[in-house]
Amino acid sequence: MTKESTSRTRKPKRGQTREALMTAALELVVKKAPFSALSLREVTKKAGVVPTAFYRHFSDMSAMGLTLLDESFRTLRQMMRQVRQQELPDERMLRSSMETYFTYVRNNRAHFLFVSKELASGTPTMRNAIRREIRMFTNELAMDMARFPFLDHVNAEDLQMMAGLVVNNVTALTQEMLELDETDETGQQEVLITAEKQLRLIYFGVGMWRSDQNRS
Amino acid sequence: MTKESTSRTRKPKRGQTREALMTAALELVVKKAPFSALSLREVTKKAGVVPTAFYRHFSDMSAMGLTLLDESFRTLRQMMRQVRQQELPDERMLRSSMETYFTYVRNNRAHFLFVSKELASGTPTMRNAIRREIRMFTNELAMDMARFPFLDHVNAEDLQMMAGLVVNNVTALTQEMLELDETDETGQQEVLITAEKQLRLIYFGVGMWRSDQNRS
DNA sequence: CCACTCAGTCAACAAGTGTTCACAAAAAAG
DNA sequence: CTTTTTTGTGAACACTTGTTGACTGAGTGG
Repeated sequence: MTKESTSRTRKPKRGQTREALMTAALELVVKKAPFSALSLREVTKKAGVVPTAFYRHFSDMSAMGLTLLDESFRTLRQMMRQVRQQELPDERMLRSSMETYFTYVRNNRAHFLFVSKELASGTPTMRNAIRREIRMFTNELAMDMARFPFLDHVNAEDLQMMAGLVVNNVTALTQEMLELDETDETGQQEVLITAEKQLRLIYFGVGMWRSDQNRS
Repeated sequence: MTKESTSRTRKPKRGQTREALMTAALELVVKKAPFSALSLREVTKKAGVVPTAFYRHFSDMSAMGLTLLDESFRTLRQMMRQVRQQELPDERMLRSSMETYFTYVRNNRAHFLFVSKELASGTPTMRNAIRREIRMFTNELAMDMARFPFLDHVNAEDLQMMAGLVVNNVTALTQEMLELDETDETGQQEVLITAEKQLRLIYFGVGMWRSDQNRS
């Protein structure tokens, strides 16, 4: 009965099918269901291509998932670079860091959404890949922090712990941001503000921390 | 190709089918896929019951999802009560609070996993229900904190912000915990330790906070 | 004991699924 | 130009999916 429910894109030019398939999948993830619940035919239909064409580019849906993940990681790393090159958390850097981060999230909604959903509901392979990536971010952040003189008295393990705290919180805020409607400016502003406050609070806590008095 | 992968339970006694269906679904969520990717037939097969029997108890898979969510919320609230009745964050309460919390997570793995996955990948209805519940937790925590004299100088909005910080972080740690193998004692211990440290750090930050000097 | 409701089964359906194979057209190579 | 490779098509398969309707037996109230 449903002859044409899902908006199908018109047929992509030859040689651009791969691209079309990937963006089709991303769109479906954004507005329909987690990747694991997508069907091959659904994706090809949305891409405006016959089911069998899929196999010219991916062996499998899960293969495509991994490719999508790579693509997302590239934008994540690009973001990380951009945030890092503004030198580091001096207290008033917090706001500008958060601002560039969240505009990044805004401009790459699909990728962040994909990663965020797969982190919770993907295959074990996917989840592990993502967690590895996040751990890398945490490590980099910890190393950045280590360069700051006022953190000399904090040992490596505790730096890791602190970086983890920051990353956990930013991750959560990102998901919160992604739940908002794209047009909800004030909502996004609120998230940004709390983000900044929370990081500042952490910053205060970090300043008070003495590793030698906080052994477990 | 997959001829028979899923282990089916034997037929439940009459009148216990509903229970059987729910636990079957939970098990599948734990070890196979997000709820949205489960099929009605799959669930009934695992429950050891014929597909049509499903309709005697739920109108729909998504109806079952909501029931499952209710059930999970009950255990979540029960946990919250138990954690709250040990009076509040004095610094050394942190450890014991975290301990009771995480043993709760351990003993109700399926429910926490279900909620955690649905929070990211469920239907909008589900996600909203869960976020509302989490917001309730945050509010309660903020109210508890408000009763502490050393937080008199913190206004309501900032209390909310602090509670949010704690909840965000505990949520993330919970997911980390759920990723660990059930038998990985040392891993779980590590998570517990960082959890305690992170909360203590937040505690320090809270102590330094002055609402009137941190307007946005 | 009868009647009746509740909780389960069985057979069937239309529709959607992944995957195959042989084919066509377009692009690249010679 | 002709040949070859790459990329997309069409028809067909075996199978799973949600949902239907008529049926059956167990448990309950009169």
